[in-house]
Amino acid sequence: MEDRTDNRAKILESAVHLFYQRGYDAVGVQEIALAAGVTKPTLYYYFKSKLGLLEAFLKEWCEPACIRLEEIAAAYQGVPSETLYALACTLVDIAKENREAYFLLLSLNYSARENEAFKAVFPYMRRMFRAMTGFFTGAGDKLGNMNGRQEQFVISFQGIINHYILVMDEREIPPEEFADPHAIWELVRQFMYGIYS
Amino acid sequence: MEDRTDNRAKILESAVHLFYQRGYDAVGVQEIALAAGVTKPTLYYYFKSKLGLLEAFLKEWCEPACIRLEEIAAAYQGVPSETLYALACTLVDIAKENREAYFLLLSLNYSARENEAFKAVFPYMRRMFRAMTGFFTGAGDKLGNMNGRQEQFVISFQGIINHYILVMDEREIPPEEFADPHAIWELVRQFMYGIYS
DNA sequence: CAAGGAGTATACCGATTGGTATACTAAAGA
DNA sequence: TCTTTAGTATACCAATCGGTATACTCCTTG
Repeated sequence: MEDRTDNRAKILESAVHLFYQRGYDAVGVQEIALAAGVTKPTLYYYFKSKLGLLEAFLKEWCEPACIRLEEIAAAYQGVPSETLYALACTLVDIAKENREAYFLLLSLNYSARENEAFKAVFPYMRRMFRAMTGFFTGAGDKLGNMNGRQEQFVISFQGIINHYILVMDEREIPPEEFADPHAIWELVRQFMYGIYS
Repeated sequence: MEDRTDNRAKILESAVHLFYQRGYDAVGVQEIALAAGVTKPTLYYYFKSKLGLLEAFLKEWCEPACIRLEEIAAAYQGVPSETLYALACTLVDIAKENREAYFLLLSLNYSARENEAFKAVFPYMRRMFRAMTGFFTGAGDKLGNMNGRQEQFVISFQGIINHYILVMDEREIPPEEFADPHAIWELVRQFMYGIYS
């Protein structure tokens, strides 16, 4: 019995791995089942479709990640740079804990808008965006007059962090290296104070 | 005769449009041919494979874009903020001129590493990266001691600009609006001097 | 006019796609 | 022991995939 429920996890794991490696559309369910050591109907028993497989991943992995970020943003207590640093560290931590899952998420976020995979991921990315927008709005008193520039800040901040993580991935830098606290602080510092220092 | 050579352009145009909308792997050659008003063998006559279609796009559209950026980076004459602004404006201009093509490029750049589409795009993205890295190295005297932080700057700068363009696309902001010189200057200013101002 | 090549369409290829009908096995509850 | 139920596999489906062999229609050149 225990190796049966284990099958579900193995399928999801194989799916994330293959989606990460070659892309959602480029991978067939057949291949996922094969990699998980099961047959296709078993896959369709747990996840009713290929998209259901992706949605299960989002609900079980991405959702908790969203919550972590929302909690940090909500816990803001008056030191913007610390919260920003905490947010950046958490993002990198999430990437470190399950590297493939995080890169899959980013890839999907940057993929074609009418793609069904993108549509499934978009709500989760918007949640993260809104959590941070809320933080910037709340931190307005400490960051000077932002008059509507909160969104621009979030765009930049997210852009910097995500692009950093993606470039680290491209170069196959191991997580323990790219998750270096000092490097992350440098990114945050640069974001806040500019490239002069 | 003229409508025959026109077919090639129509096929490429349709391909870019569909790849942009739904992703490289999600689109079949059949569909591209149909959208272009031709049949499959005609497509295979001009572009010998589906990947060849993508490679043609890269060579004919992405290559000139790379050259424009390289020229701007090479023309640097001592005012970093102006060159950075010029680079940002050029990127946004390129996106404005052929919006779908640029977003397709970004999507592919952020897609799975082992995907054949990503492998085709990667060299071009690296060219852009290197052009900018070169600029930051050359501008070292004006930007203070960067001791090896050039790459981090480029990562941030590219991240900000690309993420900005992608977010504008997600929100379906028309090019004439997101290409606003003042908004772009704000991004560059923020990059250089931080979010305090 | 004849020859040849560029460009296009009809019709096909084997392989794979996402997805399912059906029957089986194993375990648990009555 | 009998029944039920969750989980799994065999074997299949129509549709589509990327790609091509072949023949045709033009237009150009000799």
